[in-house]
Amino acid sequence: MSFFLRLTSACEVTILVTTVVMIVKQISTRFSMAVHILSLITLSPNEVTGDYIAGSVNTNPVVIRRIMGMLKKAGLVDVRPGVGGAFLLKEPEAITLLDIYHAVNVTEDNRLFGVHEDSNVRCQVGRNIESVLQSELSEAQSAMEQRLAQTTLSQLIARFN
Amino acid sequence: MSFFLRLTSACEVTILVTTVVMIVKQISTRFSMAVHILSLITLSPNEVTGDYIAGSVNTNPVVIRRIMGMLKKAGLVDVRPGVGGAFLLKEPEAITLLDIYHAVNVTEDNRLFGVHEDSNVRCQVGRNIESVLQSELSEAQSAMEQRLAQTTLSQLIARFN
DNA sequence: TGAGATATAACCACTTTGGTTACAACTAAT
DNA sequence: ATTAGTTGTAACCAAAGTGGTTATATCTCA
Repeated sequence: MSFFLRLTSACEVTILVTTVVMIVKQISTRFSMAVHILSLITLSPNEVTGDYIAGSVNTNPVVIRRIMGMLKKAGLVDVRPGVGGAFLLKEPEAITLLDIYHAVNVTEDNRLFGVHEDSNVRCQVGRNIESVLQSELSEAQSAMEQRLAQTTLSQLIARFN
Repeated sequence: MSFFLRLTSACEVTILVTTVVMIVKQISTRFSMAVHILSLITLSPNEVTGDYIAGSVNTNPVVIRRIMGMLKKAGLVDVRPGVGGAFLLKEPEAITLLDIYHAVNVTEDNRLFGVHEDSNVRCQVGRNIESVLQSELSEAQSAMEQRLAQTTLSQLIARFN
């Protein structure tokens, strides 16, 4: 992408670049890994390191650190660089699956369903489909998220054998 | 991204560059396009061709044909090769958004959430996380799908202006 | 200062997606 | 029968996300 600007006087330029990408066959396993990570932190008597967590999740430590960074940014955990170890910033009774879902999915637009745009407005369907369908799909998304919000980290852990 | 600035005379220039990049991961627009296609077929007095639909959706006809093939395989429509035109195989009152959602196969193995596998079984969390989380996520997926099942094609169309 | 940990950049192979071109097969009208 | 218009696919493409990997810088405590 390139811009050619010729300025003849003092001015102020605002460039807004919006990129929207839509790809999801399945919601990323980052979510389930994040739940795994938080479960470990909750259950361990000592603070756990990224390498230890990687051993339990069975993946590369960098993958764990990437997710830990998101959980940290979301205010769910604090991680100590250098000495190592992480701890919860909220009680496991106060952390829901929805909190974790939001932490790792980084959906600024917070929309599960992609809806095609630029339909032909000269057609009745094209004029209406986007808004009508979007409101309907938002309801479906809400139903899913409300179900996630009903389960807390502590409730999940309580079901472990 | 690159900027090329050519100044024709000495002048003071203030440039404010605001870059907003939104990356949104969403369920494929195949789903919304499929709803668009079925709406057109329902509303049109004559049978509509793929090219006509492509004009309303504002995309390439092959994209439409691909989705029509999925709807055909799901038993929702019949398409006449050669002469062209498609018609519903079920009444629009009997087609729900969930039917269309399933027809276009937007999720893998009918599971919305991906869950990491091969966790370390020697760890309590690793032993339990997959089954416990999977059952919880199935509930959330179900909540979403049940909401989609509540809306029929005819109800959606009734909201068009 | 050294050991061990986190943070991050860079790169990789793989996959889905939406779009596109090309071409074969089909149907009805002429 | 020929022809025009349509559907059905195959093949290819660029863009983007994902999970993994290596390498390096930074941080903390003993």
